[in-house]
Amino acid sequence: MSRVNIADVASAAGVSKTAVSFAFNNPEKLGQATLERVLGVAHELGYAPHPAARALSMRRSGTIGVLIPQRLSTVFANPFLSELMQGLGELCEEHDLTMLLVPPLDGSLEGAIRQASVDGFISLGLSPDDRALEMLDRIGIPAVLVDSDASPNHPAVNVDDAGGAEAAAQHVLDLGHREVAIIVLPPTRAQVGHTPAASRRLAGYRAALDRAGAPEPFTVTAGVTMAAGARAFDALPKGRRRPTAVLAMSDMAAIGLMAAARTAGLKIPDDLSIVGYDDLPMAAWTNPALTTVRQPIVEKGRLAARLLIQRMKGRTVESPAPLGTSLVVRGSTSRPFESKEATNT
Amino acid sequence: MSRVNIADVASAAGVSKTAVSFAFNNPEKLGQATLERVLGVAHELGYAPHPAARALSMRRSGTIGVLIPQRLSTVFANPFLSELMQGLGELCEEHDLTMLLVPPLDGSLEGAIRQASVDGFISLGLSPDDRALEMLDRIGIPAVLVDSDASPNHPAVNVDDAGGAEAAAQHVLDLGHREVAIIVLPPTRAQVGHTPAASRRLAGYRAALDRAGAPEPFTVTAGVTMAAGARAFDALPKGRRRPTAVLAMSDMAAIGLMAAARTAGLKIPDDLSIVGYDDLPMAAWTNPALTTVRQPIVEKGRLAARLLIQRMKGRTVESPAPLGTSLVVRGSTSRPFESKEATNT
DNA sequence: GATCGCACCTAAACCGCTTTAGTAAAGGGG
DNA sequence: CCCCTTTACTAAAGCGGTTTAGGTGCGATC
Repeated sequence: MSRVNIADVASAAGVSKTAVSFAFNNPEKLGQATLERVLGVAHELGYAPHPAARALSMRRSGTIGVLIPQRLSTVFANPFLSELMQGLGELCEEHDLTMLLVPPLDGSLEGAIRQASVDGFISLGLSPDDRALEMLDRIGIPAVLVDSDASPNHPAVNVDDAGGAEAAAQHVLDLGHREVAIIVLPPTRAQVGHTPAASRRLAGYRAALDRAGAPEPFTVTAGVTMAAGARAFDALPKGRRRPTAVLAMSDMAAIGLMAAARTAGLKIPDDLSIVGYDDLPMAAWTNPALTTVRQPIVEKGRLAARLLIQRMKGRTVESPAPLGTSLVVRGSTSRPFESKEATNT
Repeated sequence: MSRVNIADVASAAGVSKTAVSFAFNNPEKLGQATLERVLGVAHELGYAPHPAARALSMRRSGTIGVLIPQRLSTVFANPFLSELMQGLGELCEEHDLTMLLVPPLDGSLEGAIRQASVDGFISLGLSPDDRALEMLDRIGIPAVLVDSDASPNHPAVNVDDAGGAEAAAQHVLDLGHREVAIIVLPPTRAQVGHTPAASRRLAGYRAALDRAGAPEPFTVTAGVTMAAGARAFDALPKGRRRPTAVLAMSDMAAIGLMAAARTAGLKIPDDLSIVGYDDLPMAAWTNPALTTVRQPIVEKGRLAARLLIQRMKGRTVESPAPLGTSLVVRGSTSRPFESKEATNT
């Protein structure tokens, strides 16, 4: 009592397998009477074409893969991915595609890539020398990179990371801060150096700080979870020379850090100004609401999916210009405490 | 210059296709020397087995499907799914499975189901008479239902929806509220009636209200987005007899409603008490923090995935007992304004 | 020295579908 | 009446793997 296949339907309807296939895929090639009979029998028998067989035969699976550089349980804790998935999902629905989540198998993305039956890949935050990219070229599946440097073979979708970071740093400098801490994103996978997006943001922060002649910033690494943000606060220097403003590379870390700071008795923003990055929906809901750099995440997903679909159709596409970022000033930043006192007295 | 296949490797290494296949899947069946040669040639040529061919031949794709009853762009706006995906993802990683998101194709879940090349399905919030369930039986793929009533063929994972709702309602009653509004979840798909979970929560609210002899509650329908929650506030009666407490079936709607209420000049919780449902991480970060019913979403995902994997191994599994829910009291609920006045004066 | 077992490898069937090339019959034009 | 299109359908060759059922050759056994 195994699954009913095309041959079963064919013999039950007294036609060839070809006719059954036509009934589903090229109905106009069949006579009215036969078509109805075949469809009738197929439905009666509960026939559904086997997807893998179909994919093999048609060289197309109707699926795009999303290459996740971290564990699923980690990456979904960050609403960033949800936002991106909304953008990707919109385009997928429009084009009747399903999405396969491809996290590292046994820690290896390459292994996962080769096992995935997909027509194209969206890859998230891969560093350009990642061996996974090599694998993509090798099996000849089109890909679009997100938050990476463009590779010769694949277009990349990015936002103006540096510009946003610069605006954030300039904002706290304008408020009068001098001692600044930067919460750096951790490397995405076991490798030296930062992800491309992290590097660009760091460069943006530094550009503004250097230009203003601010002292060397403190740097602490933290993942994109609130818990990591809280730990980052603990790692910050607490002595006489302590940061009065924190530039975080993610809203999640910023929010966690804010919680830890408040638990430690600091008033936000009076004792510590905090700037996030991303402008996740929840950034507007914290107390105080988070000042942050907005990047158009959903739009980024849409654009990446659109480009990938183009490539899957055989067109060649160039990397688009980076999408814009903008500073959203809310309640988590103010002038540093000392300068307020100075003004007040 | 198409993709290199197993025959290419075989002839390049001077062996049969079988030998190449063995090299990857049953290395112990090959002599040391041959094994190394084959593997070497394969790597050199950049060979990777075609996933669809593999799936067809082995009758197993290494993928589980997640049946999404709504549009992807909608459903990912709700952090609920992210939480669930964390739980599912954990088990998937443990068992080297990938996850396929299966939203309705052209509005039809059945169509999407038959196209998905997966070894099992997790289905979210389907009503028991949904035609998609029928399709699942027909093609004989094991499935586990989440937030549905158990079907004869598939186990269901649920939480104690009614108990949580009852506790929420009892909480506001204990605080002294009488006029209560309920924000009902909308039907998941085009169909009459509510989703099973929504029905159970509604029953829980009503049980507590009836027992206390409270007047008939106002009911408003709202989807699980903050925008929908805000609209729900507008739909609430504003006159003399207006609700002093709102029981929402989701945190998202509750938070949106809270925002709209505050924009309208109400003080939360003094003028309006609000209770959510889910206890999403962000519920702790709103201002005031949201009183809500906690359900173990990640655990729900883990359990569902665990059961599905069991079923995929051929074991039969029973529906487990509902997971527990509990009320988390935070700052969005208090005694109604009038009764405070009464106490104060 | 024939027989057996074992280690190593292969031919061919099979998974379930799509699609090309082609056949048979019916219709139409000269 | 014959030839040429259409129309309606089919046989068989893929797609790219896995797996079953052997087939060698060699040393060990009797």
